Amino acid sequence: MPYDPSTFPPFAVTVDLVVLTVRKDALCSLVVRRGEPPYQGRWALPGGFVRDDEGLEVAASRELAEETGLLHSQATEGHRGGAHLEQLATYGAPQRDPRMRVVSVAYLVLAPDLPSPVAGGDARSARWAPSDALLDASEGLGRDAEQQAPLAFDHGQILQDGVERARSKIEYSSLATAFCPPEFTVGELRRVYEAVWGVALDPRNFHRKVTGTPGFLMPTGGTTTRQGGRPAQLFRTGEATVLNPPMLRPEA
Amino acid sequence: MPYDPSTFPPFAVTVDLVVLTVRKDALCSLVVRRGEPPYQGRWALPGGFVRDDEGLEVAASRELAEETGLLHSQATEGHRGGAHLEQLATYGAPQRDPRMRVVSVAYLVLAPDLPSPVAGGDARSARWAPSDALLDASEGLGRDAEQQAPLAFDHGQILQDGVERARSKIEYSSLATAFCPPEFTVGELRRVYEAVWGVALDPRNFHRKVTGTPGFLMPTGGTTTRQGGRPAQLFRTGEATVLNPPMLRPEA
DNA sequence: GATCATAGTCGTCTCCCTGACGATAAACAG
DNA sequence: CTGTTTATCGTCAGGGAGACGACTATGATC
Repeated sequence: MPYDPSTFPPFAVTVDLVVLTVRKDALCSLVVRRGEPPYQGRWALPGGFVRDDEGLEVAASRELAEETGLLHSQATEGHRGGAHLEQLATYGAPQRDPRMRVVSVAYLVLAPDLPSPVAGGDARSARWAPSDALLDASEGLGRDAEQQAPLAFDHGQILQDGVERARSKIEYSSLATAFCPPEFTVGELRRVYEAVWGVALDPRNFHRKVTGTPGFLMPTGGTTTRQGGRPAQLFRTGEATVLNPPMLRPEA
Repeated sequence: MPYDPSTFPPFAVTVDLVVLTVRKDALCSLVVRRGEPPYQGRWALPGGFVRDDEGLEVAASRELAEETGLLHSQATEGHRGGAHLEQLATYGAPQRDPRMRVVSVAYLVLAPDLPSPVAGGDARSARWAPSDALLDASEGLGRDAEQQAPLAFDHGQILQDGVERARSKIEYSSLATAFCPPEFTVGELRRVYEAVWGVALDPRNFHRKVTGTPGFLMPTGGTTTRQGGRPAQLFRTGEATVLNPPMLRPEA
């Protein structure tokens, strides 16, 4: 069967972004309000069409820059100097967009808490929203007053997959540092784990684990008291990308 | 920006399959010989176009049935009664197909060793080939005489990603049983791990681990001597899908 | 039929990691 | 100065994994 335009159906291909950050001890996702039908006025994940001369990851990176203003990823699978960006999964159910056949390649972005919350760019009305609130809305539809409307399209599912990916990936990789500023303390890193997993971790065991894993953290020599209490050592992300043995997530 | 056909470029969307099995203590992949240019005569992964009313996983399942004749997956994320099928990743570099812009959603299939090697269907010239030979060919280009030509398109990369996914996933899931017949022995399961990882495992520690993990293996009561030696107990896959703690892959 | 090779199964011992938790250190607020 | 907060060091018991020894039950070979 030759590749003749008449023998295959044309698809629109988009990228959608699950952009996660930790703000005020909560895992938050970037969402934008839709200005047009369908799902007009509802929250959705940022995203857009892939251009015809553009790779998928390049498109994701471009959309990220457009939506967040400043962020951008770097090289392959990297997160230094920007946010971490990786492909999440692809969604292509025939009726996921009522207008036409769209296949969407979702990307997962892990970003440090941005000083300027979603400033700049063509971001119409973008905001950070706690991930669990968005997911609750997409599951149990409207239980109490504070309930939000679920995300547009199948974005609730995409967000859920992205959050789950992030939760599992920080277990066995050093990716949690992507949520931290360039220099951070052990306590700040622990609060990232606690926010993403939604559990409390023992500060002493956590400290032993992360400082005892070779290549995970590199001391910078400096200290800070920005969290109050006794001054804490500052660290940078080390060379290690995988954590072996992994950080164990309490079952609960 | 409305979804107007004139505002977005049309893409062809295909599914490609990384079909893995264990044959004669080696991890093998299903490859088909290309009958047309480009890459005419070269080996490639099986795959084809997604139809315009068809979901991605449905398309993958259909292609699998067409290529292998008998296999088919079942329900969501299931592998009982057939092969395990899961989405792997999506590849969409602008020039990956010289004829046109194609985005390919790759699926990973784990199948037991089929009695009829790739019989039936429209499978022109399909065969099982050891995965490491295919990957060697795609990396170090033509070193010695036995060298094969690398896979067509970016299928070498896709295969590599699929193999790596399989290798890591049997660590923390019961997926290795997807390579086994419905009833199997602990030794057969161990040989699966050894083939996929390319390492030797201690039979005694392996036995303790798999029989000690609740829900991993269900004894059927029967025994077999098909491997020679002392009769071994037969097991079926249990309810557990995740292995916690995981099966540790020797570092080496 | 005795012997051997092959696989399977049960135990033991030690090391390391983890979870639980006590204790100390260094900042700030009153 | 005292209490509060956060960081950091130490100790101890339990569980899992690697390294192996020992025994069992088949088929193959002489």
